[in-house]
Amino acid sequence: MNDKYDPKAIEAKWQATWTAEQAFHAVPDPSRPKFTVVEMLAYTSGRLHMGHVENYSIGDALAWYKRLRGFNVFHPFGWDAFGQPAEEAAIKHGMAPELFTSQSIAKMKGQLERLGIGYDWTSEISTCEPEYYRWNQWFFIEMWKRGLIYRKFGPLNWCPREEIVLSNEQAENGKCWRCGSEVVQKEKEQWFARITEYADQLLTDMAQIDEGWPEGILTSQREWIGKSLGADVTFAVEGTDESITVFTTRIDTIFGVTAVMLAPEHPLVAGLVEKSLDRDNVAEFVESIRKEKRSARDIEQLVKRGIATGSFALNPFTSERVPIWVANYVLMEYGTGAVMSVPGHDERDFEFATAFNLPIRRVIVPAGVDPATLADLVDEPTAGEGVLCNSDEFNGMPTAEAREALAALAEKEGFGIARVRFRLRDWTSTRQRYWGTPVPMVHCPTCGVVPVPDDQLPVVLPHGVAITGERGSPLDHVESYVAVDCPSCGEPARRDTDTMDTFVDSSWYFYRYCDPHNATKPFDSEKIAYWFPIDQYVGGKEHANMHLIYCRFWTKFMRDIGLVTHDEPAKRLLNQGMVCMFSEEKGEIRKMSKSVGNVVEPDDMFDRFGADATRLYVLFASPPEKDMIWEVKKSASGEQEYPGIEGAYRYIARVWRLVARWHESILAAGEPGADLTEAQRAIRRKTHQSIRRATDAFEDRFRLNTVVATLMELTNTLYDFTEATATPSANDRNVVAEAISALTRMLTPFAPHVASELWELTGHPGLLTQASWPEWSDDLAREDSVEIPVQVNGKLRSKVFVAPDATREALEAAALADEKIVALIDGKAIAKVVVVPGRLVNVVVK
RNA sequence: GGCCAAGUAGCCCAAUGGCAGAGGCGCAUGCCUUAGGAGCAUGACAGUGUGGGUUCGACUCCCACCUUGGCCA
Repeated sequence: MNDKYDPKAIEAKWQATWTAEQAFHAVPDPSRPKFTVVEMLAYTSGRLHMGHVENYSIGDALAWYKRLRGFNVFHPFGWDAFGQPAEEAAIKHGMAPELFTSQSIAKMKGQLERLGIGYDWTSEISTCEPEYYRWNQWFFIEMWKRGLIYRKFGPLNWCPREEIVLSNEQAENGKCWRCGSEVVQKEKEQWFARITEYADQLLTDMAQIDEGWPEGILTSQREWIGKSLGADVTFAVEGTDESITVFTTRIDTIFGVTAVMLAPEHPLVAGLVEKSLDRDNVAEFVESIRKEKRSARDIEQLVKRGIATGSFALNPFTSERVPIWVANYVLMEYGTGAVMSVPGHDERDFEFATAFNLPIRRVIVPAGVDPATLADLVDEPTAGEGVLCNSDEFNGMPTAEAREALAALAEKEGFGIARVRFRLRDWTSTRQRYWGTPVPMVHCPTCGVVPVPDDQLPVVLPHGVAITGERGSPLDHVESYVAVDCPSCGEPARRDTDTMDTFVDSSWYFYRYCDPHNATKPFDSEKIAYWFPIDQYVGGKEHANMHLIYCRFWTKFMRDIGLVTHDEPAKRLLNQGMVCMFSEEKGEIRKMSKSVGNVVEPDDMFDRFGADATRLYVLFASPPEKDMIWEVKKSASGEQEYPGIEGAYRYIARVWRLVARWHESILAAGEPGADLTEAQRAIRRKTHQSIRRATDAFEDRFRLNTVVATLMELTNTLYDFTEATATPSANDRNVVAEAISALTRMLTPFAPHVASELWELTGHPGLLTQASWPEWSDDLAREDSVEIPVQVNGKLRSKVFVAPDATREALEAAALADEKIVALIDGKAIAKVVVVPGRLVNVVVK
């Protein structure tokens, strides 16, 4: 065996072998435990960066580990192939989106293969293929049939100059990202998915996954869904038959209402404006705030503006007249589009009332405040709990109790009702763009909205379409696509020209892996039954509130139509951290991104250090869920150097030389005998301790960086032993062979190519996919004696050597017999002796 | 402003209430070497962001604050 480590040759050899042997092809086998590990599918943006490398290396490490542990592992991959990068390439370079996408996939797949990730490529999917998106269309229609897809006017960002719809990112700071024009809010009829129908389930089913998902993600989702318990209260509009219903979570402050605030889009606004004595001004003002870009996101920062309509509403509890205003901080999308203004106890109302001189009335005495000083609290609202005041017969009642009592009263009197509302909005599930799944709907002047019949699916996205980025959606201008006969009445009709949000594509893709070419349904339920739910899902935390909610929603829908039998798609979720690197442009460490010029591409790493070193390094550099700093250094000649990854390379080369040194011995080795020397026993002990630690790190907390450290430690120990061993005895060979056998297998999840090569060289024919993870023996791992710290009053004072399983009594006796301790406690009263067997003794004296 | 992470040696990170150091990077020294930017060995450097609290004992748990990052507003 050559003692020069040559990653290029080894990696090429094993990648070819794995492909030829279909080493990672998974077939359901009910007699074996299964493990499904899925990394989030890749957005086809051109090429991989180190963030991808980390993501897939984590997934593959787990896949290898579970495979070695005897699980039937399913590890598939796919492409999130629709979306903006391809469309932008078309606009900027005139490149056809399908060409850009297929080139991206070819490039990225090549990189993944060079990285040696063990995917079952037979299950590969690409979301831009008609055979895939046909089922998006099918789902869309199934949801539509059940009222879960519907059309509604909704606001969107509109560039008046280019006549196109902009995403939020493209409309940053209110300017079009391309031409700089002022972005306006436009109302357009759009397709929505009624995810709010599942809001409660999305919350309650968290109980099924809270063991396996990061708490932070679930908290974030809980807040995103934003369930609030409150009440609707109806205010009559004075002098009319009309009324305004407000939603409030603080009905206990109803006696503090000093105005009613309407969103500019509220249906009563037009009528109130008409009646206004200052009609033109009010109308103009309402129109101006209607055009503002307003979303829940912007409300807090917004300069609050409003105008009185001149009409009044009547507080149903008090019959008090309060003015009706239209204000920009009320959203039509949330609640009823109307709120009661309680400036004494709400920040936003307070800010508004202060600016517009509305009265501020205190109706709650905050806990710990003397009611006599309440009038002094003029500078700030108090939103917390307390006791009611200035509230007639409810004075003195605690706020929580008052909410129930007042809601009950309102319900009894017929002017209110307790309500649960969610912050979660329905999902705007289509876009006015080209590169996406066509909406399979036809608009017929006679029949209205008609779905394309199943036997005419898929509606295929036409190719060769001019994509200029101007004048609406590209599909609007493709007459051959738009003009169609109504599937219902046969008369001329028009196709819908929207395409689906790419989050639709990614909401159910993992199921398709099990049945990627099924032409009659999204997938065969029996085929997914074995592999699903996913055992471990791996991806970035930026998807906390979008993808990870949408895919949970989609699974629940699929359950309701009988496609799956579980409630949640993934039992466990791992959010890997971001890869960060020093950016020369910014002069600081930032998330790796093209825009700040700190991207490192893996190809350079593969060429210089090999895929194994690259993988080992990204897994060693930091724990998986933590952000990682990519170390860089400029060499004297100005070349980029990567000290960390060089270290990983050196480590692998070190293992290689170690095996080369013992190669002949290993091939001649047998089981370690019973008559071992102390040094030989130490090697076995270290080997078995290392196996135990590595296994624990995989099982308990998935601390891959510490597994690598454990392997390095074992390697160092073997070097020491090698140094000290001039001519190996039979048992020297045997214990080293055992250690290297374990080391090779434990190295597999991190550096599968070199591990495979070493495994073969050390006399194991066949693939590591057929091997098993090493087992440890507690007996062999046990130390002969351990050093136990002895403290006096919590301070380290001495150490004693005892057997590792020394009893409590024996430990205490040994500690109290130690001469340093005897001297320290001389003449003092021993209050207590704390003994932690195997760990320490603490003598507490007075 | 809210939520979530994270602050340990020059740097990346270990330490699951029990001796602050496992591993790596970098640095220094020695050996080996025609040479060293390879290899092998040895070594130095922190008391854990700050202030309280709980405990026999706190990097670890609790409270407050500071800094950084992320997500959301």
